[in-house]
Amino acid sequence: MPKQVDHDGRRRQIADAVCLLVDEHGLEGVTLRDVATRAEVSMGAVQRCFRTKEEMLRFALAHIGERVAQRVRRRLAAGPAQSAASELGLVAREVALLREEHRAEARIWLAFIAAAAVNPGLAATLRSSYADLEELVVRLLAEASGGGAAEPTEVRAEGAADGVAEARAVDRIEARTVLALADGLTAHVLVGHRTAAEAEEVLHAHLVGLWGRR
Amino acid sequence: MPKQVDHDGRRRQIADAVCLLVDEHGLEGVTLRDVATRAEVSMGAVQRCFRTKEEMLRFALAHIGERVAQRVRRRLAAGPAQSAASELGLVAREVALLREEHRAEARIWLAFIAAAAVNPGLAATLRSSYADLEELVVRLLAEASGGGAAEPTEVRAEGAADGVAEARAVDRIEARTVLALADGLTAHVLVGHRTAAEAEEVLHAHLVGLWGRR
DNA sequence: TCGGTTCCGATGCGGTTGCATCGGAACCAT
DNA sequence: ATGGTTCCGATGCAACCGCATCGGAACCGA
Repeated sequence: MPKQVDHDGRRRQIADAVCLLVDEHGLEGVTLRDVATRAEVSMGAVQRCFRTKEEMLRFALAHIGERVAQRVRRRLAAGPAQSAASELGLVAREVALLREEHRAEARIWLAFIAAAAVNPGLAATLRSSYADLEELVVRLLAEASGGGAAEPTEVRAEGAADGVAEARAVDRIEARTVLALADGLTAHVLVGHRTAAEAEEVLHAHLVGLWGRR
Repeated sequence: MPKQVDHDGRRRQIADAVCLLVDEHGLEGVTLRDVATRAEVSMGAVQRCFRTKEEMLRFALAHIGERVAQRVRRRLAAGPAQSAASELGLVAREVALLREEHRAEARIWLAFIAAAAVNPGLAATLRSSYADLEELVVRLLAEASGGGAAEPTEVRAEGAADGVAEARAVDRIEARTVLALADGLTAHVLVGHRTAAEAEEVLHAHLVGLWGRR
């Protein structure tokens, strides 16, 4: 068992470098050489960790997706005392990546979304991240609508058709609305069509309307 | 006055080729050579029409932005009889580019948005398209909320602070919500996280809620 | 110590890129 | 015709791309 290296750790290190470059110059500005330089490894090391560039990008996408999701989960774990209502607000704000310190993540996310539109491989990776996020928001809405926090894992049953399942369909639509709205606002902020404050205002207004309707 | 060429026409012709390529392979898949081939002109002609590749992309972006906006305007001009409420629905659906035949435009639009996030020049071009669209939707909402169709051009006054101006601030927020939601849904559909039908459902539900609240 | 295995840095290669260049075709007023 | 302009197609170029290759450094069990 000769020279051993923390491959997974190095992969993450390289993925971070990829994210940095994507943030600065977009996905087109990512070259193996630049990635190697930013990650402070040689090109050979990069090529050892990832068989091809596409594989590297895919890993980087999953990497940052996990980073965002984890921040959302941490946010939820931190303040479970408040109402589910205000929690959704926090989560939405977290997903929308409106705060200045998350602007980089937002740019990266958007770049990958656009790439995924013409790259099935990236699209598949992206979808799994989205699915996680949606499930999380649906659960939050379901709890808010009365179900309580009991058995939070068995939400995926789609077949059962009673009053509760009906309510959950509404929850799902509203979850999808919030997530799409968040993504749209993020994009608008990134291109400078909307300021972060304006976006926050729009998001807030939507959430207020949402709770008022219930 | 020697050999004269319809420069503007050729520019549009080239822009169409750019859009085709962006739709197929994303913005990175756009090379001067391929553009020339698709536009059925020589590379020299492309280089004569646009000093640089960036200039060409900018023109193409404005080109397709205008194409979408024009379709929206045409949609409005076609059916002015219906209520402003249902008209907004039509416009939103038009902007969201959910229908299969507009999927290409959606991909192109998304690609440019992502590029604009790291390219100030494209961002500026994109913003003007967005501003037009937003003004249009705001006007539609203002008409729906009671002002009627009178003097549809003087909507941009921001200073006046009376009851009417207040109502218009709400309209503006709702317009921004609808537009961001449409863009977010478009992105979700393009990456396959959402089907077009689901997106349509979400959009419809939002609009219904919007009118119910008034 | 040493043999075997894993890792990596350097280098090379074929292909592609955006852009510059330029000779000549196309055209019109004269 | 012809001269002056405008246009364009072909070609060249330097840079860069992703990827393959490979000799040797690094390392560990025996």
